[in-house]
Amino acid sequence: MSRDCLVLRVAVPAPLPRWFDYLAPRACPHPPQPGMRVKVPFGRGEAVGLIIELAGDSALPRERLKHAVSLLDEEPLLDKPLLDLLRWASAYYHHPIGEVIAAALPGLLRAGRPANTGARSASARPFPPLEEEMGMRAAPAPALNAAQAAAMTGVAQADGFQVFLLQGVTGSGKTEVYLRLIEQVAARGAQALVLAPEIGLTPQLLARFEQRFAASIALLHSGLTERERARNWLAARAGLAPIVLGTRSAVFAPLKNPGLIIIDEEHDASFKQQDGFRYHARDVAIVRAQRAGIPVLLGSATPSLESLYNVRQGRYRLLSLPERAGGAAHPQLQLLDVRGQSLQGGLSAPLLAAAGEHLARGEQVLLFLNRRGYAPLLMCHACGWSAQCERCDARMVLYLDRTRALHCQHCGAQRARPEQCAACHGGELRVLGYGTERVEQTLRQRFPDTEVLRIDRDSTRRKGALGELLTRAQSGRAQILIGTQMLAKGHHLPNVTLAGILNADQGLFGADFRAAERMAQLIVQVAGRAGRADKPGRVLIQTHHPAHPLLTALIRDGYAAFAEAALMEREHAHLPPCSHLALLRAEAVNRNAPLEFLHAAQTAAGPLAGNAIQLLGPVSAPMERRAGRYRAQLLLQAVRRADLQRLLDAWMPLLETIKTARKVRWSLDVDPVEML
DNA sequence: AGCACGCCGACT
DNA sequence: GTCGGCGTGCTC
Repeated sequence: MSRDCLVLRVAVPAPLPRWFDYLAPRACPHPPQPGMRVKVPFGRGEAVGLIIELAGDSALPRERLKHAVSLLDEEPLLDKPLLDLLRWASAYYHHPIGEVIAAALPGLLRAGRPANTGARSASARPFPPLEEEMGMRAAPAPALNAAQAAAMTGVAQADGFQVFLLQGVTGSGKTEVYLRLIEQVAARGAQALVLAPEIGLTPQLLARFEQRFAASIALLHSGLTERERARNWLAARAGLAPIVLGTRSAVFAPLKNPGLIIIDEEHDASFKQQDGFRYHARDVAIVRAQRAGIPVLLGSATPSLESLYNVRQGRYRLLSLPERAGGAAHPQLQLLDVRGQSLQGGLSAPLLAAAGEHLARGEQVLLFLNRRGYAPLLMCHACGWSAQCERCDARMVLYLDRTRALHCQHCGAQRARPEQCAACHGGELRVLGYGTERVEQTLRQRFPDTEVLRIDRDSTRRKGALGELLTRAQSGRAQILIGTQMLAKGHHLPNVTLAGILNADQGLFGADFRAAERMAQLIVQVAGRAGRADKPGRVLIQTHHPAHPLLTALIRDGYAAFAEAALMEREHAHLPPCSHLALLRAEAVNRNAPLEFLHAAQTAAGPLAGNAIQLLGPVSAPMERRAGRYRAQLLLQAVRRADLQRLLDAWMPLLETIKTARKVRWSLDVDPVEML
């Protein structure tokens, strides 16, 4: 292939599902290679693209090809395995290659800044060799118990690719297993990639890692400056960082010598990107490990049904840590039947009494309610009118914060609390239902001498607010903590001995088929927060359905029994993990446009679907109008992943040709996690 | 996505 | 007579 017939296939950061061909730059000091960035003319301007392939010719006539302007790298920024992984992800999630690659690069490099940004200028040797650092370590690593040792040995002896599911309750010592495995990987000069949910990374896991390995960690999460992110990314790429610890997007971090991937809290939904390039970092990590021929360790107290199903199918190997390290007793779980009971601020008498007992002993109480604000409903007692959002099919929530206004939790709209009914102008407006603000108020009245901390998205909006609240909670003095599930994740609160779930029924009858799974995970995570060796914990769960089979399986026989029952339901309903889904969504200001588009899409899919694919819908979304846009969806279901992928491959190009596609915003979600 | 081109209403 | 609405087409 002669130099002047060299064609560069370039991924350009545009939402177009194809590459663009260019001739090599006229002045080109180095030979272009896949993985290098190039500045190219694109449209009217210029763009920074990435060479994904070299070719001898193009589907376009030579005269239509432009020369790239310049090569931005002397050597590939992404190596072949990572580039191949990104191309796989683009194909699997049916997302444009240019945007997939953009998602994998730090902002500064995406913008075309030189690849030595940070790395060379970092004088403070930012990543000293691990042995050196270990020599400096203050305390020796704690001894492993038998289950930890067996888990560690299992992974350490893996021959190439293998998926391990490490199931262990909170406090059973998962992190210590991670740390030991990372030490071994680093000791032989390889790198460990560790992913955690955003919220889990902030307080506790990070502290454990830094205590042990401080300077060897390349952190990659949204709290960093662009410069720090580029520096850490380049350190991972150069192999200088033995440990790469990050959130979702770190699954695409470059690794010179990958040795192990760990996904902590693998069941957490935040590993799935919910807009744009909708990848699942856990699933991508497994593909990456498979291609790299290395083991991958998924850790959770409450594994996803997907992972448990894979264990059952023999694809993953289960490692269990049954004990709470330090001998702490398992907390006692108990259902509170609230049918016909009078509730004070959403709290039943037994729960209030229990809270009083634990507070009197100087212990902390943790309460969960999955509803922010003061009250979810402001209703006219005379005519039944209630305050609705003007732009969403949703009721507005009354707040008693400084706004004292009605808020829409879906679009952010606010309006003043009306003086009188907007419909009949007569009746009395009643405040109905309970949110975290109202429960907080009730608790302050009921326990006037006890500090009450509310932890939800509203009380932690300000930067640093969550940290301050948690610091106060960790003081350990008698306190009540009331919050949404963000309170359940990863925070160490050793003096909590009572946890209460105010409304478990949302999880039993949620619109999303995963609602019960999430509720069970929340209950177990919460139970893990309660109690220590010397102070056994107690978990009280308020429900109107104390005989619900999933709930009783969980309470009586534990998470594994719940999962077994839930998997049976999924099997009967042909839902994941017993089938595979893709969700085509559309939204538009015009009410009919989304359904029109989806009907056309369904028609286009008909001849491709055969009987391997079920098309369900299209239907309006459960909350049809949000922020002034009407939404609808079409669900595709297949028993075999390959059948679904085959259909999507053929179908996606057709969707672009549908006339009504221009009138809507549409997107495809492969393996959707949130169905709403 | 941007950004142009291209034909039909209310204004300096 | 113009400024500007967003429909439609293109980006190697």
